[in-house]
Amino acid sequence: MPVRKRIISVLKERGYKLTPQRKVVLGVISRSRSHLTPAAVYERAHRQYPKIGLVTVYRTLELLAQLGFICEVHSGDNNRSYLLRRSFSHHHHLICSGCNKVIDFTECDLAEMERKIAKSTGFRIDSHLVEFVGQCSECLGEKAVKC
Amino acid sequence: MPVRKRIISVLKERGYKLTPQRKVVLGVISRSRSHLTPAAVYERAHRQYPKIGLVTVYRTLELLAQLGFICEVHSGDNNRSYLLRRSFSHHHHLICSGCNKVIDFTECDLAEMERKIAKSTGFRIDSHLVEFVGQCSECLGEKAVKC
DNA sequence: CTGACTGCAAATAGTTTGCATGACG
DNA sequence: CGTCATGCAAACTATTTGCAGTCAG
Repeated sequence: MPVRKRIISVLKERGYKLTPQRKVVLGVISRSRSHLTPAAVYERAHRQYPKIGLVTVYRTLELLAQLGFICEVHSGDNNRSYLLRRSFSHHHHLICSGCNKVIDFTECDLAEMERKIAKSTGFRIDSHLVEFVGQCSECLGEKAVKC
Repeated sequence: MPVRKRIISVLKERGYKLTPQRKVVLGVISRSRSHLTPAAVYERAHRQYPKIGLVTVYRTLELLAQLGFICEVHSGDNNRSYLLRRSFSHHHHLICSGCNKVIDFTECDLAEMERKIAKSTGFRIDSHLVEFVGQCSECLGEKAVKC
């Protein structure tokens, strides 16, 4: 089942109303391959459905995040931004500093490192976050042109 | 040489003026074991030196961050906050979700993982960020009392 | 002395809240 | 139909900027 349909059915199940606004926001988020700020989501949603307000975008993003369908991306600059969770399992992000594309990956060899650190600090470690930042193959290719 | 002295001497070297405001902010940051928001830095600095303004705190933090003496901590909630860099080498953070304490660690076994991901995605990976979140030993101990 | 630094106030940006109206189920 | 959701405007919070006065070197 495609992610978008899946989310819609869960919303129904839980008794949330399927308003056109929610559908539009969902469409925007699921169509984008990269993370979007609330303002960017609003801009795109508004193009498709001019009646929508920025506030509704905020509220819808909050709802989707709460339900775990989208997640916040830490992108250094102090802007909130959200990304659809395509895989519903544990995953991390690979971010291209050229075009801002974000790719998920699930591969993760941190268990050993986690154990060592827990041992030496006395922490109980509950979760971790890994982000790699670099340049995607397209941006590497374009470099000669851009600079 | 203690970190604080070291920073002061670098500031001098580079021709920055050593105003009391800068010294106070530096003192606050270097005394704190956890990350502080600009507002928190201001509050403490202001207690010590009431003449200081919030704007100056922002500007000083910006300067210190630019020079690499402090770094921003990603703490999920959308607040900027800064932490003194005690080790000047590559490092990551271990964050306690109970008391917000942040501990640096330098141990980092990501080379292999990085290589795999670069290979499968075609990215050139330039940097990475690792954060572990958990409970420190003190917070684990207090749990029974708190909850 | 003098340019870098500061503090104030005001501007800006991003986000949240209160409330009357509208529309999904 | 009733209730949840929306849109507007206004409130709020965090941060930045302009500018005149101040002070470290």
